[in-house]
Amino acid sequence: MSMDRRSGCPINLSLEVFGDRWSLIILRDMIFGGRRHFRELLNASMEGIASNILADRLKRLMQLGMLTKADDPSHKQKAIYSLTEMAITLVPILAHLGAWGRVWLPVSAELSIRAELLEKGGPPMWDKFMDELRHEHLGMPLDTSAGPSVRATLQAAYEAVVAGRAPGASPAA
Amino acid sequence: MSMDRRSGCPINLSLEVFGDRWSLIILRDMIFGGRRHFRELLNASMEGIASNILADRLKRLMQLGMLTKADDPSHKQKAIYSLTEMAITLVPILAHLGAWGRVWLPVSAELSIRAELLEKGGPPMWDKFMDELRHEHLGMPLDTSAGPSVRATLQAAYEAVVAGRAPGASPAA
DNA sequence: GCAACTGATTGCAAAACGCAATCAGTGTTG
DNA sequence: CAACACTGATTGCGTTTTGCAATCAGTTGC
Repeated sequence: MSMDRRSGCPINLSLEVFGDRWSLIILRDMIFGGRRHFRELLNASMEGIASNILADRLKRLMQLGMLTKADDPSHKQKAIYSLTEMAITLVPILAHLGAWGRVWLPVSAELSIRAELLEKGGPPMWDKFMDELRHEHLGMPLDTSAGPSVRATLQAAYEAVVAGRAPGASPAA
Repeated sequence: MSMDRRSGCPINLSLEVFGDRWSLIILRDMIFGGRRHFRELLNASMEGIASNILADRLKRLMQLGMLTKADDPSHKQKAIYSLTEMAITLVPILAHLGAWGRVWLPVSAELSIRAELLEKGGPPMWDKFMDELRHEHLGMPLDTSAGPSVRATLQAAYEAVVAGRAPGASPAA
């Protein structure tokens, strides 16, 4: 977890940033799940992260420049975590990772529908998603606001699979 | 390091395969460095992996189906490790990872030239590289053998940067 | 005041890691 | 045949990281 700087190899340095069991899970929940608060990340974590690990990783990701923290006006002790551009540009990597996992690993249907759609959408969909994230987390203007958001599309597909059958089809047997 | 199967999420499952500090480094050295033997991986490891960790990871990657082991005819105790198709298809992910690291992390010029070329080459170059790896590791025929191998191209560029200046330029100050 | 909730922190056991030493079997040399 | 280096590991041991439960002080609503 320390900043070894074992070598200047890009792959090695990338691994030193999120080459652990939790950092990328947290970023995944923020990116695809839209989670911004400590409790959201803690309780909604499908894999069950411990609070001390979450606190440590959030601190570390902030030091690395992947996240920023801001006060929530509604609650003086509440903090809102935001993705930086550095983290937002991980979207293509996450898309590839999801696509690879979907092919080679025993993924569940409900949880892989998002990866499937993201893979089919390709770079145009990733770009649209990154623009939406820049809007949410960095306050950038959302110029090409065509149709529903990528996250909403992915979420709807996920819920369709959970509820019944294939996305788009009627939820009947 | 265990096979938790924390969740069926593709990203989580991918992380459980190579979400540690060494697995992807080993695969990187095999893919880009062409290393096939235990000692090659041990001694040429830029980051200095320990022998017990290397032995453990090789065993684990074999169990996961990323590597296979075969006897080396030249030495009864020597083993040759081969990438499986599952590992070869990591090339696009490694390319993206290298590209991301090159933008956001303090990479060294020598070690990032490969990532730069691989990024510029894009999917066509990745496909060619994967075909070459399938030839080396799986014995598949190499149909489109046009020009020097991708690994040789990357290696030449690396050595050009180490020797002097930019790749393609004369190695003079 | 009191309970629920906020983002953490602490203590402790278990697991993983890093390093050096070591292993048995193999090939090479003299 | 003896000495030696090399093969892919394994073992012991101390350090670090992780997982889990309990706990913390400050904030909010009642």
